[in-house]
Amino acid sequence: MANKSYEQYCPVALTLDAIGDRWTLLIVRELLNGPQRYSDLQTSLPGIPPNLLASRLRDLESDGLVERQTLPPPAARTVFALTADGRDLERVVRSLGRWGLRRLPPPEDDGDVEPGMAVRSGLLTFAQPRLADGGDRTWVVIFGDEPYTLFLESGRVRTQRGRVERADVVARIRPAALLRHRVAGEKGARRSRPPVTFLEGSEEKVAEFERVFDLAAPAPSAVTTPR
Amino acid sequence: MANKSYEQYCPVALTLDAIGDRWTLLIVRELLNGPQRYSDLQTSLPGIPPNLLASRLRDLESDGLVERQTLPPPAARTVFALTADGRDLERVVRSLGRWGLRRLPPPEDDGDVEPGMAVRSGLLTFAQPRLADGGDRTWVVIFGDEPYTLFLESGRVRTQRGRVERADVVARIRPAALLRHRVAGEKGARRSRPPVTFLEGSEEKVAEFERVFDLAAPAPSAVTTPR
DNA sequence: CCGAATCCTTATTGATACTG
DNA sequence: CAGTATCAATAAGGATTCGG
Repeated sequence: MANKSYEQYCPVALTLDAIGDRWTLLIVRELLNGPQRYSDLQTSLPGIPPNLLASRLRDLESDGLVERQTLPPPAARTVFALTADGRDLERVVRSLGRWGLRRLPPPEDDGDVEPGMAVRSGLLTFAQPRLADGGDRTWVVIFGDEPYTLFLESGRVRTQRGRVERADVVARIRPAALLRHRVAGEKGARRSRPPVTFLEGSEEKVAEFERVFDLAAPAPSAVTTPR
Repeated sequence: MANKSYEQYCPVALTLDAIGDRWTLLIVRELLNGPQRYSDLQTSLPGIPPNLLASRLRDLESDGLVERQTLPPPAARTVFALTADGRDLERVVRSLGRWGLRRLPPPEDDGDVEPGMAVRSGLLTFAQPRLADGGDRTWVVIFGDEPYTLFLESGRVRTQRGRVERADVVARIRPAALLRHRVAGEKGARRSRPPVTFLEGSEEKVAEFERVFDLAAPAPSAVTTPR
């Protein structure tokens, strides 16, 4: 019930009716990392007024993009999670991220780069699941000291905070260095070899990971990013 | 100078800083069809207050997404055109369109469907240039009585209002029927054979056109849309 | 502490009228 | 035609408070 509809028979306008309000897409962006509590959202969206956050969540809920889940009694708390329709906005968020990446100034240091942002903008944005050898995969990446698990399942990559026991690859990545690589490397030559240290994983699995996330060392000649 | 920045070091937030204001992305959507005059924009964006349109165009211009071009003296008028950066927003607009398409109610009749919308949502959204046989192509599609030309150039599809003399294919498409096909056919079975009549073009060129724009007749078994 | 609701101020939008 | 100017209606921002 926030903004008025554009009242146009057009899918773009319709989408903007749903998620075009200020802050809304950033809330979706956060929820793409998995269900979050109200206060999680408040901290990852610095500056959002609490009434707006509540209002946006209500709008998203009544629009079928977010659902409110109450965790079991012991620690009964509410989390907000995307519905299937909401998760489908991932493409939208990614395309926004990809466009913005080339305008983003390179980060100074790791303090500038939230781990969630590093996963999305440094890895997911560039993921090409088709370049995997086939079958499902589980990868763990550790940003600073925050681990994320990436699942390749039926051709799509999904992330989750935290790490699982067994993974095909475990890698440590320095967030700022990764972002610098992406910002600078969006088009044209790569300056530096990407800042990834592999802690676990066979040689083939590591190579596959580098392929899927476009992290391979710079080729001697000009590289055209396939699309 | 419209909305305040989110002040987040994140490419998504940065993009929304640039194009997150109300009406802005709809202006970009229109300009993706080619340069437009102020009054063209007013008519294709019913309801936009003139001061907002002027203000948004100024913002877009100062952000390097739009440039103001003055046509040669005879009929000296100003048109607004996307810069290269602005055109790169096409992916964003497409992803929004694709998401919204499944929420869009099927059109009643051709009067509901603007030709520009039909080109974007009915054709461009589904374009897979890689399925062409290679080389450049020129296709003319006529919606109702409004012709559009689609150019396949170096792997990308570009549109232009009006038609050119020589084309590889000339097709007449009924806008509402096309949209009904897309809305219903987004996932799962196609109901009807797409409403395209070919006026010119060799058999191979027609087949290629159908392939590139995912307009082939429904397959007997379940169709999985490749991606 | 979590998940908001309330209150108030400021900024943006929308509608309409008007001008070079 | 291509915008500006004006002004009322809304939405956002920020601080504080409140109930579980």
